[in-house]
Amino acid sequence: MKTKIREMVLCAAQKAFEDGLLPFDQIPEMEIETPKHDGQGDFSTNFAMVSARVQKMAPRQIAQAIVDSISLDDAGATGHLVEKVEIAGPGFINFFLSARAWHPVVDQILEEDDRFGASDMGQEEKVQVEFVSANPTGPLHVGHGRGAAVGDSVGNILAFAGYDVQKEYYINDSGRQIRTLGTSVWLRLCAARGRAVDFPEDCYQGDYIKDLAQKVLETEGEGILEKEEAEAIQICARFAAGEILSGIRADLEDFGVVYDNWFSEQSLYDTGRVPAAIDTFKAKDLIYEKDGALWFRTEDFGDEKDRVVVRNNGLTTYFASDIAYHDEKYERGFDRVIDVWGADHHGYIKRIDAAVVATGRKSEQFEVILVQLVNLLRGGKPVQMSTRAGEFVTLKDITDEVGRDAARFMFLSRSYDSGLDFDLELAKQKSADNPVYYVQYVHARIAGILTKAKTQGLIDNIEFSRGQHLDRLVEDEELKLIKHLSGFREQVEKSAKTLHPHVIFTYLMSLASAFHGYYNRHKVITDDAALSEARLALVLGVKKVIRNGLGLLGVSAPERM
RNA sequence: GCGCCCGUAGCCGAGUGGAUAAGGCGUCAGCCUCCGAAGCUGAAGAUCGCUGGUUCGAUUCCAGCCGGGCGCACCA
Repeated sequence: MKTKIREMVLCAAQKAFEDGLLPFDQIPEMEIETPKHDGQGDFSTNFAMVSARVQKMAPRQIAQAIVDSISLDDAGATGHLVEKVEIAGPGFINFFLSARAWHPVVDQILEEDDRFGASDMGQEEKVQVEFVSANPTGPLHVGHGRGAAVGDSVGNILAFAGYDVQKEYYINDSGRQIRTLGTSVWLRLCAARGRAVDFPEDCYQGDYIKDLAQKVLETEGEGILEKEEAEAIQICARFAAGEILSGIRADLEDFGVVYDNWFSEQSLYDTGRVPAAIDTFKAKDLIYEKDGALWFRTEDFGDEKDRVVVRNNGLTTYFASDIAYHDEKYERGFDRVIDVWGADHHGYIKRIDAAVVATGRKSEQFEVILVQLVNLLRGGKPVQMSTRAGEFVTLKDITDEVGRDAARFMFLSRSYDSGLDFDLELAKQKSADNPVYYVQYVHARIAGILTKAKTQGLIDNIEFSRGQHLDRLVEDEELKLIKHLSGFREQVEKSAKTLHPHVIFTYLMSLASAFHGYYNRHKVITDDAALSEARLALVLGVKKVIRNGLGLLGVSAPERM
């Protein structure tokens, strides 16, 4: 429809020029948009305003020239699709469409079903979205929850928008933190067997470490106490990381997140990719030695300072494996790599960007979604969280306490560019009137209507004669609803383009509002069979779009609540 | 000090150059003999942090300032 309007404007501009109403035939960048307010038509264009300078005329005069030259589309049996064109405000040209122009949207939804709203803007471009990637040294907490909700939804949205998406979790199963984990478990294990141990502060303090120690004893037997400490610690480390990781996996699944791939940091060492990456950079003279350590010239790529990849003790840094890791991603064939990080990691962006560029990729191929931090509260008071101290509310606690749908909603209802206060008391206590239910309620309500229609034998009519009576949809609320529905794909595209899932949420809220308003004013099932049929088709369309939209956010669409 | 993010009604917030600045919570007044009231209708409530600049037009872009959050390791 938009392209149709655009053509009309372009034709009119050409004609106006030929008729001498406009001095120049230049066509500037114009937009066809949906006006914000009622009474401003279904579409509008800023053509006149953006032409003001080239035409050297007042916007409203230009608009008049266009309107005078416009020829409406061919009138069908029931009249023009575009009913009226008028000039408003500083020079907007507003187009008013007839009801007939909107009716086919309902058919389209029923036809396309779970693909309605899908787009091909991605052109099957290969995109990887990596998110959460928490160290397997402890359970996931709220912050990870927000990252999980964002990453998962962004992946869903990009896929729906036509990208070839892979969701990946990077497992930091190598390095110092894992060793610390092993030591922590080992010491707890020793303590459990009566050995006097000094438990250092930099070890993980949580009770789950004690549980893990017990499990190691059960699995490995008492024999582990006889082993060399270094070996025992390694056994503990491997065991504990494996246990924690499967816990993380389970918690994410409960949260509705399923990955396409779990990628191990250790595998980069096993395959020699980390030293290989360092050697490659050395060959390009991107690495130099100073103070016994190896430094990567990230400053040459815009970073504040150069960064260490191999410490003076010979151990590689986390950054070194990240260089190899990101290189590996592109080698796997991804055109775009998107990392979802907590805002506290923002200082790391330039470093990875430098690595990406240094391996010959374009900076635009690497994007970071920085998710601002979550401030966990309980009854208005901050909850102190520290992995080390072992005091935290886990993602699992949150899923159990407020529910997956409500939690995901909380995380996705607003832009991740802002910090988020997550109050457990509030989320729980208000779960009954949490806005996510406002949207889900639409789905359940319509399910109820359809059930009723079914018992009256009306449902088969929709299936067999869809679209037959759509011309009966003439109420303002009905047309408003259809217009909302027709805008779904555009919102999906906007969300995919900006990588902001909350766009979908905002859309769903306003669609839900339009439906509830309609529902309260009009009966869907009436004595008039044809009218009922048309309205059932409409609400069925609403139901499908709600389901599709909620699905992108990883929120369920219940038949009953 | 430097860097990133944020500053929109009592509170939470949408808005990536346009016409009357969404929506939710809270407050006030109404709506269920009728497809689900987890709903609807109406009312009150905003100098869009401040000051300049760019533009026909700025909440939106730029600069400076103020306020808040987070970073600035041979940790991850």
